[in-house]
Amino acid sequence: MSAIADVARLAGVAKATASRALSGRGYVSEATRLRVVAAAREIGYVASPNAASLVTGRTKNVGVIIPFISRWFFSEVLESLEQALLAEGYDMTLYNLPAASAERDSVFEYFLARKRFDGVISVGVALSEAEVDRLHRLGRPLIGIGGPIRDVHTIAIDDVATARLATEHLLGLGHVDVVHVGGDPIDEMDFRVHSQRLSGFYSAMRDAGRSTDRCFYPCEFSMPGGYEVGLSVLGDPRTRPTAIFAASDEIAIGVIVAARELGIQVPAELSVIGIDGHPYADMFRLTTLEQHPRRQGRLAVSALLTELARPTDADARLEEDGYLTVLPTNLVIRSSTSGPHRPRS
Amino acid sequence: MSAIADVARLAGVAKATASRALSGRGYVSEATRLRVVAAAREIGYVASPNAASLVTGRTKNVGVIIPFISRWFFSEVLESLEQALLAEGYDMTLYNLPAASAERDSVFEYFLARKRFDGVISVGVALSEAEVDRLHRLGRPLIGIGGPIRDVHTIAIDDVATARLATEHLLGLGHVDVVHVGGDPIDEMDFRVHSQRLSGFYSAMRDAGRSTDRCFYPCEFSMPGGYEVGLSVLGDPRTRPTAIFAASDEIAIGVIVAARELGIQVPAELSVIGIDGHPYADMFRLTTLEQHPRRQGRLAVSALLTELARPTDADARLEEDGYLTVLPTNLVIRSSTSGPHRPRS
DNA sequence: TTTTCTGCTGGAACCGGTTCCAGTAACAGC
DNA sequence: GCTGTTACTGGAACCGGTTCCAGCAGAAAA
Repeated sequence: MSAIADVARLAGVAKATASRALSGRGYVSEATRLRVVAAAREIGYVASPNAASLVTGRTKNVGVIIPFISRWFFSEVLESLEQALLAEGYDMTLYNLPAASAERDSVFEYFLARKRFDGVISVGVALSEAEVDRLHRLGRPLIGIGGPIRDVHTIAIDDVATARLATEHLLGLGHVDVVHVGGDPIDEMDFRVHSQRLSGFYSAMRDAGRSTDRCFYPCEFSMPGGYEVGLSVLGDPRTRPTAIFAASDEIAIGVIVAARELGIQVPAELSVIGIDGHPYADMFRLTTLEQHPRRQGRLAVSALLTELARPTDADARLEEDGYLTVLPTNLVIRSSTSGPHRPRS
Repeated sequence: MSAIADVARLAGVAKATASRALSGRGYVSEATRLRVVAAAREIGYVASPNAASLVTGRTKNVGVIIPFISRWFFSEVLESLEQALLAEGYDMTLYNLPAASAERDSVFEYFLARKRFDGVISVGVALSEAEVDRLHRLGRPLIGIGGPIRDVHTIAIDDVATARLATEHLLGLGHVDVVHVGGDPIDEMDFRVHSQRLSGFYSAMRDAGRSTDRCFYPCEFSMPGGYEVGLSVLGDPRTRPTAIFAASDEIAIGVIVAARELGIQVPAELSVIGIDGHPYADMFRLTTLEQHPRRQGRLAVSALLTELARPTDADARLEEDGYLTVLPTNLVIRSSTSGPHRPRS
């Protein structure tokens, strides 16, 4: 293919001058710049990023590690990351990390270890201490979404506070039998989301003077998961709660579908609230606390760019590293929640 | 960082020997190989893929262009692509291409034009002639999923035949008023999927001697899209069909949700069939034709690797290029379809 | 014994850019 | 007039690998 030497020859200048003309760094007279650009266009020259990054150390490439692609939150984040990075001229290399496995190790030991990235964005991955260390040792900026990760600037919502808000919404409507359906805290894959939302729920209940006995039902973090638990929790009319706080909109929708199948009126007989702001929420008239994954993605990219722009002054970095950007969630009230129509006992 | 020269020095050999020892190409005695490997491990040497690809021309990186990330089919394909590529030691660089736009042009003109990829996989993107040309001019293997793309090996299901199968299933059950709810063929973004499924539906109807008047309702290709159209199509009891073939499982589920809200029994009063094999299908007892996106992804990767392994003999390539791998779909019957319980007229 | 082959190694060129440094010309200030 | 600065350009080194080529043993073939 055509290299910059060909461009230089055609334009009648030295390689160095051609490089300056095309990259825009250093002195080049306007006349020669135009000549070089014309020559480049004429032979269809495209720069080799490999060669450039070999000497500059910059790759214009960002690595993204993410545990799921198909789940709503993650795919939204991913889309926004890709858009934001592309707009800044960065490529995005994607690593879909499942739970601890040989592949996972190979990503950390082999793929991430090579000097291919200017920075890394970690989305909602529960990282082991060793993995965090390894990432830090890369010496490249690292931004987290949904953290926190040790010594890493992380973008996240406050899961505890959000869960508390959701619970308080139900309690404020006058519900007594409030139940939480969410991910199992034992399943560490989902970061601390499960346990944090659970603890937000518990603390809101305790603050309201409610018992926290037998009011948490773990389920798979998906619509079928919510559906299944919904069927069993709502199955017995005598023990049926009047309100359910679901850890995600998908779970909430699964619960609503189960309720409808059982002939339970929502919200007359059962109030349901979720967290997410899922596009299906409107269709199921689901009251929810919206988090905004795309905004989180955009913020992560701009945080990364800020770190990249910062001159590599190791001391300043260590000092300022490890802070947290907490994003607000907002309550969107639809008609899946109301006061308890037929309060029992 | 440590370079291969450091390894060579430590092992007491030349750079060339160290390179051979670590890459496994060319003659190296077992004794020196071990010494080099030990030295590399000692100083934590990791090869720079940039430097290597600069001279070999191989980047061990594959570009993937895809129009959506959050839609089920696409996210499944993406996950399987990532896994398969990773297993083969390839990085995956992701481009999420929306409809025609400036960003889209920049991907083709700037990002893809650089020599960063060994190959490109295009997933369900409707490419313009100019874009196909540009990809071909890269001189790198190109594999499509959900094509066909001109002169490109493509993995796909037969959308026409699959739609025909779905329609025939409903007709075979004795349904007379069969309706198709699917994507608008005018919306070109989704490749030819919309129009192909529609034409498969039409041809099955015609073959069965049915009229094709007013039996297609375009909708957004999503669950809310199906829900909305479902409400309006099913709203009037006098014109209500007894069976609906939805172009995707998400649309089908939207229709089912609408039917349930309207108090219409499925399948007693309404049969619904979809296409996909979506994980929600089971929960809604949806009869569907499963396509297997993960298998499509895996096949695309192995096809790409085959092309990469092939010695670059331009003639042989041109000759063999442009064939199609058609994957079967399989009918999974659940309880959203049955014979018409109360046939009208 | 001489020649050929095989296994192994090192030196050097090379991939395609960027950047440092030296050098020149023009122009300002003294 | 001389010196200092500024704008611009070219030569060469360099990034970190891979690969070609030559050289050199020792073993096998003639």
